[in-house]
Amino acid sequence: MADPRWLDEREFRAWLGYRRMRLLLDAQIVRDLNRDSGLSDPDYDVLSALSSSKDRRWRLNQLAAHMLWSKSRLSRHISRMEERGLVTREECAADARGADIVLTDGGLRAIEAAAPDHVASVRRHLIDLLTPEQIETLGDIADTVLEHLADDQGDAIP
Amino acid sequence: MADPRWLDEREFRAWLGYRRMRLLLDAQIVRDLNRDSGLSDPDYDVLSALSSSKDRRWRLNQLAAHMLWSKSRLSRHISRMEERGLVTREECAADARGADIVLTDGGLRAIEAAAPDHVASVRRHLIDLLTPEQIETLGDIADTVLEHLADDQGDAIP
DNA sequence: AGCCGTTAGTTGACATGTAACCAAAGTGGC
DNA sequence: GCCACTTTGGTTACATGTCAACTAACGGCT
Repeated sequence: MADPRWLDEREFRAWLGYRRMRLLLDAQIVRDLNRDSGLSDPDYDVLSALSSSKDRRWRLNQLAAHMLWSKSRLSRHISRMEERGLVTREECAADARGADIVLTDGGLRAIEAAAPDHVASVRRHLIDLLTPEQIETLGDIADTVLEHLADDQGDAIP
Repeated sequence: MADPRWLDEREFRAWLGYRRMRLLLDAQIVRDLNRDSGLSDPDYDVLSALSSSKDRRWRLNQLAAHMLWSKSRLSRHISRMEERGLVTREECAADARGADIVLTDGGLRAIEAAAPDHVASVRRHLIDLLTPEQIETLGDIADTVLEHLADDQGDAIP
């Protein structure tokens, strides 16, 4: 920490660009999603994860781990989605503490209706603007960064 | 919108990776920043923008535009930072409605103390993990995406 | 069976972002 | 000069996320 090499021009461009992209791209895609489907970004993530499971059901615990969310965040968000009829909570047979989050028919309809527009939005604002090489590199970068973060966390609790 | 091409494997990997990176990388860098300097991510952004200006002063309006923040968000955040003595508000001579945001000595000290650790954190978790080619490509991707978004907005209000 | 540390999920207090509205001050056409 | 329109900055109401504390249930061990 004593002698920080400052970022050179290219490094700074990448970092600043990443931050601005995060700010504006995400905002745009969230806006599109909300306008087209009335869903928020977190809504979509939850519905997407649930609909990809076999029986449209997931333990809160597992779902949170899969989505990389805190249990607290997921619990609160599920409560909000429950009020809107997108999901329900059911008692878990195997573990009396547990809660199964279940996708309702309404929730399934919502995600199926939202998906095409959402994919189109992601294409329009990101994927279709990039060359195949850039797409590949973006995937590589994310994998590298995430792997490194996972290693860090592993070290922290040995 | 009618016929959405789904994302193929590579495209999906890039998109999912981007989302997860956004979630975890940002969280880690914010954690580091907070631990090392007691500043939040938005704090750092504001201080950084102010300290880069000539006279440590910026119209709220201009500053918001530069940072791509809403005026509302900036106004609220400035209030919080003002309470902690990092910045002050001054009346603007040229426009009685206006507010100049001024970096205090304490604010300058805070950003100068925080910068080395923050840069080190960005290097550790992102920049130093990537090849020069990947860094270049990340910058290219961000520029492409941001330019496209700017065009979109331009079209919206002709 | 009974105890103790761990785990699942929820909740209260709080930090921070957005959207809609407002008052005060500028600006331009007449 | 006067009136309509815009701009600036702030504020209120609300949505959403974090952290820490809490309850209840599980599970290994004796």
